[in-house]
Amino acid sequence: MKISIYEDNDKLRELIEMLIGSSNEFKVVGSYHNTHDILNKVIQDQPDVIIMDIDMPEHDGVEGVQIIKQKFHDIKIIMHTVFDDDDRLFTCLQHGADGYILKKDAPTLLFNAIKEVSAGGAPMSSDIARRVLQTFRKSDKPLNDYHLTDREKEILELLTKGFTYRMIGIACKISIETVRRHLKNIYQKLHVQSGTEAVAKAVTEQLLKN
Amino acid sequence: MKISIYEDNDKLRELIEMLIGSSNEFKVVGSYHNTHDILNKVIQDQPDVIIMDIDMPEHDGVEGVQIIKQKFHDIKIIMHTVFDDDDRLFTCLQHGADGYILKKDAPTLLFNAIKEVSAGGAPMSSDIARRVLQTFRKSDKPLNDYHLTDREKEILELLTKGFTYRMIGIACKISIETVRRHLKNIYQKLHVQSGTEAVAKAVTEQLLKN
DNA sequence: GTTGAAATAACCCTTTTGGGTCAGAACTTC
DNA sequence: GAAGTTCTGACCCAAAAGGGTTATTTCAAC
Repeated sequence: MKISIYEDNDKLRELIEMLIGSSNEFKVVGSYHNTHDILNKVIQDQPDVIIMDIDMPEHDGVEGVQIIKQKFHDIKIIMHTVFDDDDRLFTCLQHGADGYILKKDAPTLLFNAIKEVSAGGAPMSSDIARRVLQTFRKSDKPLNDYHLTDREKEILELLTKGFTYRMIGIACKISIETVRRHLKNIYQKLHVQSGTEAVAKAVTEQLLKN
Repeated sequence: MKISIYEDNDKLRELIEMLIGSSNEFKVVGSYHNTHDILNKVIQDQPDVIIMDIDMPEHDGVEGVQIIKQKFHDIKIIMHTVFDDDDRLFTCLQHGADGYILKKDAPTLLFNAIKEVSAGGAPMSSDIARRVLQTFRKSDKPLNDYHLTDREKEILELLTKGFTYRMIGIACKISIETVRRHLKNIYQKLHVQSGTEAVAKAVTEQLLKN
């Protein structure tokens, strides 16, 4: 299994090289201090797994992930970094990083991570995993509550589907006048003056889930 | 450290009890075959960590997570399940499950997971981790492209902010007639018949980023 | 058993919207 | 310079939307 390394700290890079080279399963085929010209380097080295630092001068790891994952989807990339920046974490994940190991973790974790990614897993430091799970949790916090009644939510939902007042009336088996009445109340509660505004608010603030 | 277990398969539950009981760090304080009346059970047992199956008759694990995490945010919950259902996976994570271990994994993984959650980590089977990371990746794929021009996107964006045609005209320094013209084109391209529909489509399909 | 909230419905009215059609100006591309 | 796209603007017209007012019914709560 061929590994290449991108890490600007020379000492650390050599350490990783040694660690990985010590195994007879892995072979280091490339080792660089930034992601400059990474595409050609990867084409030349043909690694199976890339270990990538984020913080590097000039061409950083975020760039690297982006470029490689766009062209070579099946080369696995493990981010290896100190952890101080949520934004870059999620940018990397978005662009398809396969694993995320912190530098403060034991070196054996990095070693195991290589095996895991090549087996199709997604090794993460527990700190990272927690951070990732938190993004899911966030979404169920109760944002805002405009005290819409069930009926009002129902009608607002149909409005977001592009129904006209008349269609809503038919769908709910009530007169169009009642639909208008409900929507008037809804607009008041949401502090909006039009259907489009109400829809925008409903969708972005997720007013319609339950 | 006090552990309680919810698992409908009696054999498996006993196995887990034994596994955990064999350690002198952990103590099983409760063991049940569904989540019926879980709130009182938890109040009585006062566990630090709960191991929770998802598939249980009558009162399942999804319910359990919901109820417990609502009241006792700091009791850690590890989901322990066969894996066949993305929906329930994400529902559990959303409600605050702290770890997610598959039954097919080695029992030692479950054992380690207990230590990890109590240390604030988020242990996951690699299958689960991969599934979770995939949800991030998904979001950057180019959904749909309706070939809106820059101007059209600009105007659609103002519409989603609840601007009327007139307000858009003023904001863009063009006549209201031109606004109407643009919106007619936009509606055609999006295959919608109204502003509300267009807004809903724009927001849910993220047509306005970039 | 009355108070109150929610849902239902009707009337008024003006403004806004959405569809049709037509057309000139500005700009790039070939 | 011809062709194509984009942005601009206009007119007509019917339908829809949005705001105001008033009122009945239902149903749970106190």
